[in-house]
Amino acid sequence: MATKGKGTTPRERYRAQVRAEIKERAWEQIAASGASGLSLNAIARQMGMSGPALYRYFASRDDLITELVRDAYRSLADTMRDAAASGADLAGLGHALRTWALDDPQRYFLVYGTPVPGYHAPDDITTIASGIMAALLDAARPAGAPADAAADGPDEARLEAHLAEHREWAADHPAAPPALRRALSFWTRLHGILSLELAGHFTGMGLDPAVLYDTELQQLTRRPAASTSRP
Amino acid sequence: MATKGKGTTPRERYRAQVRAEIKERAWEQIAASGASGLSLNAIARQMGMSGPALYRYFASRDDLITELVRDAYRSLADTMRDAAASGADLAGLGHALRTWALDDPQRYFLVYGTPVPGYHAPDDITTIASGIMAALLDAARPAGAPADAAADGPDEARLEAHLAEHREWAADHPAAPPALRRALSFWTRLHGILSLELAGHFTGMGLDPAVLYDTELQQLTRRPAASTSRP
DNA sequence: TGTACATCAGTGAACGCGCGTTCACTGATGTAC
DNA sequence: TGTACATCAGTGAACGCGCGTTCACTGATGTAC
Repeated sequence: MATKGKGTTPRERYRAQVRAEIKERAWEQIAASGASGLSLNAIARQMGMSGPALYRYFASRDDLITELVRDAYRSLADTMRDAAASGADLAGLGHALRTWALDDPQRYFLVYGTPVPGYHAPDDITTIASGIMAALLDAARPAGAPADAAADGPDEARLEAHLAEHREWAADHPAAPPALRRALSFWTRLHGILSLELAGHFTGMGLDPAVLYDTELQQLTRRPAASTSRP
Repeated sequence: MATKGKGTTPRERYRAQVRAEIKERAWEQIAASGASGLSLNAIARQMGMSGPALYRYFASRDDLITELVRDAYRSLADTMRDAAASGADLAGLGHALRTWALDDPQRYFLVYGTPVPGYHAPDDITTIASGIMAALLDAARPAGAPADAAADGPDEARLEAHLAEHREWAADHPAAPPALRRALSFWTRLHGILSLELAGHFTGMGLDPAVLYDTELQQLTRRPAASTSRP
């Protein structure tokens, strides 16, 4: 197209293209039979190449999977960051999250699904993950009243105290404990519904996950009941 | 021990014993390398038997896995039923759930983790699953005030209306919509925290999952704020 | 109590399979003069 | 523009492996008379 490709030789472009196609096929395979069923030979076959050819592009099967995991994290982080950047509030982020998850359940599971015992993600993934929380915290900041945790009960106060002490995950973020708390609830509660939905635990129950999700989201983004409507 | 074993021949007892040991080793393997790494041959090796011997006890690898899944569901259903039967309230069930989950994370994931695309659980597992919900509904019934959903906002009312219409999952259970709603929130919110905790998403964040869980649980089991402490 | 027969747990060899990965190679593409 | 050389994508054969599963069999345990 019109992109200059400054500094990219034809060979480099070709490499990038093939790498991309390998990943595409990999995602298709994961969608079809899960991450544990991913096979380099099968991908090569599908691309009309011989198995060993893939070793020009990925050092090993584990390498490929790690890169897919990284891409999955990155894709979520981008989605959240973009939504936050374009002015979305927590509700907007909630919808973005669900859309992202439904868009490719196996990608969701690569991030939030059953961990493989023994596998440890490389450090840069942790960094990307904290980018997700940062976007969340951005959106959680502007919340109605400053609110008084103590008024919401001792448990509320206890959690906010805990959050005030343990804020490594929000390291360089200037969010106050109530915002940390909102972001955290947002995260855990929406994942509760999402993961059950994507794992199929609502099918057969006759419930509409979208209704559950919307209700949860609305409740999460309502200003604290104390400061409004109660005479 | 003192159990009579009425009608069980020595051979039957032996069979049951070996079957049980096979399952034990299977759980060990799953704990070590995940469900997808389960190998009949490896189990046999570990038991000092030849591979084909296992086919006296399980028709196939899939058969064994299905039985492990069934056992996992049953074990959770029993845990919840027992807790409910011994008078536990929702808070009690919540703690029972977490204990059960932490006791063997891979067992938890076999029930609530990433589903294998294409695999469909046999019908009786669905039945067991609805037993879990039944125990939950039992405990969710005796809740403070009858409460007025409309007072909690339109979203609240909408969800309860949805639940009133879609109660297949609570088929023969005499719980009113507010109880259905409590049970459902309980279920989705606690799983949100649990699944993130067990997948390791709190490590590195520096948060104590137990504190999060307790707070969520306390908030879930508090009587609706409207009917108390608010003047 | 003893003998004849049936049941059934476990073995060992074998089949076919697909996997990840290595290696020495061919042939096309790009680079330097 | 043409030739000599380097780079590098892709091939095909091969290695070793472990898997699930079948089959014909041995030998021990239980049952019937």
